[in-house]
Amino acid sequence: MAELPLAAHAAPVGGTPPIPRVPAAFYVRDPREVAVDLLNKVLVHNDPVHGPISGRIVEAEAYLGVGLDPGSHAFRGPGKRNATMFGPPGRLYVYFTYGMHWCSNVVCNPAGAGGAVLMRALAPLEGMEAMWSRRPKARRERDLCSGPGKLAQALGLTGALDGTDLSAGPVFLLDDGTPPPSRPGNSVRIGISIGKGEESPWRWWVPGDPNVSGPPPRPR
DNA sequence: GGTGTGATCGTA
DNA sequence: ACGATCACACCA
Repeated sequence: MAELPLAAHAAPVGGTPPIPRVPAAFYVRDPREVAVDLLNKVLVHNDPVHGPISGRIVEAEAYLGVGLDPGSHAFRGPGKRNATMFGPPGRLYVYFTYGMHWCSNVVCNPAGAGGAVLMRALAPLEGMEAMWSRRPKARRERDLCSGPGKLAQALGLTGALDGTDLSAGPVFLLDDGTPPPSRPGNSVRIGISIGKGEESPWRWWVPGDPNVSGPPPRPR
């Protein structure tokens, strides 16, 4: 797929209206609403070395606030790793897992509640060369961003960016006018074990997009 | 296409 | 001990 011309810097180009960032109020809602509305928004990392790297969000999962959702990092309240979840909404929560992967979330709810949306897959748009170089094991385009660890690696999102304000930082979200699907795919979340909210159907995706990791997982 | 398993380490 | 995972081996 050819790269689309995308005003990732939000710098007005002559004759072309800038693509607006998602407004701050967008995030001050239940993560389940935010997750659906994040579908088809564009995640951008204005990388200091590679320049803009971006993709359209095609899969997301909601994780609720403190005490509500045993599958959520916020369930037991703030700690060292998840402190960002309890700060202001509209920030990037990046955590390290399985001893080797980074995963990226958007903080939701009013400050202090906890709760976030995990971005699970992107359709690559911009900076594909940087994505390929950061993910040398990828064979096909859909190997670049088809999972939370993969998209974080492709975009260069690490713990150094945890807490980034999406309305000001080098990582942000754009609304280019593409609405969420009227009928998004929906299933239980991936990787949640039995007794930790595995029955909660809080995963959503853009139907038919090749970057989405397969249909509903079996509980484990 | 599918399933099963090892890697690797911060947090609890 | 256990992960909000990935890659690779192997079978079909």
